[in-house]
Amino acid sequence: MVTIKDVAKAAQVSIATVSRVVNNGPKVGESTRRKVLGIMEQMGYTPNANARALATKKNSTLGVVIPELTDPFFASLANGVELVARQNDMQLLLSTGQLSAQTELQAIQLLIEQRCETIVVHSKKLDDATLLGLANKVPGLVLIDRHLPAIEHRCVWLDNLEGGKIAARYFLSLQHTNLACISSHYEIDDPRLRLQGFKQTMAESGHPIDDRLIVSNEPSLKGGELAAQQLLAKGQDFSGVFAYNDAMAIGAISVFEDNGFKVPGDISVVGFDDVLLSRYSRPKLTTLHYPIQEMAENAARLSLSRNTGDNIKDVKYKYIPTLVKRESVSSV
Amino acid sequence: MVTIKDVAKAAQVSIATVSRVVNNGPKVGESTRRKVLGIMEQMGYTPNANARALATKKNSTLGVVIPELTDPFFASLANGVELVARQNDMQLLLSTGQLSAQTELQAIQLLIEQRCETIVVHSKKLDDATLLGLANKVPGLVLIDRHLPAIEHRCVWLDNLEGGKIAARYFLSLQHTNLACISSHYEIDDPRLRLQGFKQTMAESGHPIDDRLIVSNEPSLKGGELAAQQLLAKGQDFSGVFAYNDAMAIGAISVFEDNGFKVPGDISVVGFDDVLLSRYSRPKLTTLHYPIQEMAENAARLSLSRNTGDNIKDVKYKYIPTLVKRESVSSV
DNA sequence: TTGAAAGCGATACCAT
DNA sequence: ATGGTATCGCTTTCAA
Repeated sequence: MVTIKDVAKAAQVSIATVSRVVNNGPKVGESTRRKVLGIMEQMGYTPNANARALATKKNSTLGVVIPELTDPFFASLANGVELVARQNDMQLLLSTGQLSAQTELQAIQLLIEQRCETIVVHSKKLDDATLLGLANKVPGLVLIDRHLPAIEHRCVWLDNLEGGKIAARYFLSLQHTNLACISSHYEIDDPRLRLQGFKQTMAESGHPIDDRLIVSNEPSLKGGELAAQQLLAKGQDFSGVFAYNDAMAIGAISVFEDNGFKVPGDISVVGFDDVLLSRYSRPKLTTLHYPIQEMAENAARLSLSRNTGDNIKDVKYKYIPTLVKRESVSSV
Repeated sequence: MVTIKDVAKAAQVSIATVSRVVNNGPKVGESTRRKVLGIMEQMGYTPNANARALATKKNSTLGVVIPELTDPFFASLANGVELVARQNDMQLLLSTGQLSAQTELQAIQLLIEQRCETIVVHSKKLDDATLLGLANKVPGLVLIDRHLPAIEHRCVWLDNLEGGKIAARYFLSLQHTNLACISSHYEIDDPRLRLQGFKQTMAESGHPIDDRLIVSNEPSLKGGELAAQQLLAKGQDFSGVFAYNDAMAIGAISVFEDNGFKVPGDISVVGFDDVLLSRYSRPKLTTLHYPIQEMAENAARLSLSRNTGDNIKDVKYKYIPTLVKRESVSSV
């Protein structure tokens, strides 16, 4: 690889001068600038980002850690961060936690080794204390989809409780009073909060959820199918179900239909997340929109601003999901 | 950040010694090793990957560039590369080309700036010459989903032509003779090859495809819907359609059904790629499996081996798609 | 406007 | 088994 030294020699100037033109530094004679630029071009010089990071103690990388890449929800999250990276001519460092606390931690540590200062993490397995410790070491670290009051101004999160309430209010507005819930294991707070909001609003309306109508399973299509089977097996009556996420909702719908129940005719279903899939399932899924990409962009910018010191306007920390009415719900 | 110097001072040894214990170097007294390790731990020392890269001229990063992150197909590709990165304790550098030649080029250039030597790229917009030039500069660069004879041993690709033939043979085996095709614009070679293979086999069987039954659109669900409408509008008769990819196939199916055609009863549909979506569409999509994740892992390992010099066994360059029979095809 | 030189944090060769 | 030190490629004072 050709280095700054090679360029300097070829251009018969000092490396300091070359450095200046590379960085559009001030005070460089127009003629020398041209000459150096020319040589750089013809020698195919590319500055070494590592050396630069070493010298400046500043890194042009933006890190993101997500549970897994193949989940479209997280892909959208990563996409938001990548967008911001590209806008700032930074390189994206991406790691997955693979649903393991240890791997998640390693992923973040690897980022720290790279001296990446701008980091957005969606942790699924790390506990609050560990996260707090990490946040303490890395001032630029920002949490997404998690709300730790101790570092509130570094968390970008969705109000899951409110999401549950919105779903409940929607069902109520359509005269549904006998509802079931499909929740999820293996998650930190989200399922609990969504369920809690839902139950709370239903209870307040005088139609509390029957505990027998709350089943939970893994948060996937398969899990949704199994949950629906559990629900059906109980022989209880219900006119609608609130599912933890779109995948489970769609899995459940397929089981309902396979068993002769029309959706939404016999059973209405509301999902959560509004992933792409929900737009192409049949019937199209009514769900709560989780603006994950926007949140991710915002989190990335927040993280960035914490390092640059730029005062960023309009930092939004808390998001509220919005109801997207499609075809999986009808009035009772 | 605490540096190797700080640790050396605190441990009252030379930085050379600290370096040795960090790298599990040979010839370090057990007692000093312990002492240094202790200090490192208590000071929270993390080696600086940038400095290390500078000194060793070796980078612990693995780069991947894909067109976009939100396409599940590319997410799987990235996932394969990420897996290999994690297995080798390397950090993944991910960039997207955003379907623009310029952005694709920038993405690769950014990787070069980082002195990333191990790169897997799926280029959608860069022409052969540019790619060849890049490959020439970066010995570790490996192309995926593209076949350039000039650098054959650095290309991991799928035989699209054969894929088209397989689809045709399958239709023929079920007595379908009157077939339509939904192809795609905006792609480099894939659509052409898939279509060519399909047409070729059909023609050889004595049932050439009617050119009026070949429509193309953008390779998305939306594009599939539009293509299906075009097809329907022609008023031609056909009992099956071979779609460029799963997204288009699923979009087409929804239009067919909305217009009263049963799939597969009235129209059979075969997709391509076997993305997750195809398993959850209704009817479940019959499609050609594109082992993209496996190919990506393989490509990443190939790239890695080109740098380490390790002789890697079983490098597979060319993959053949396999037919996955699900529910969107029936005999005529 | 330009150059010389001191780091940045680590590695690795050469001594001891 | 340890230490000293040149070096990696670049940025950034400080002088000239």
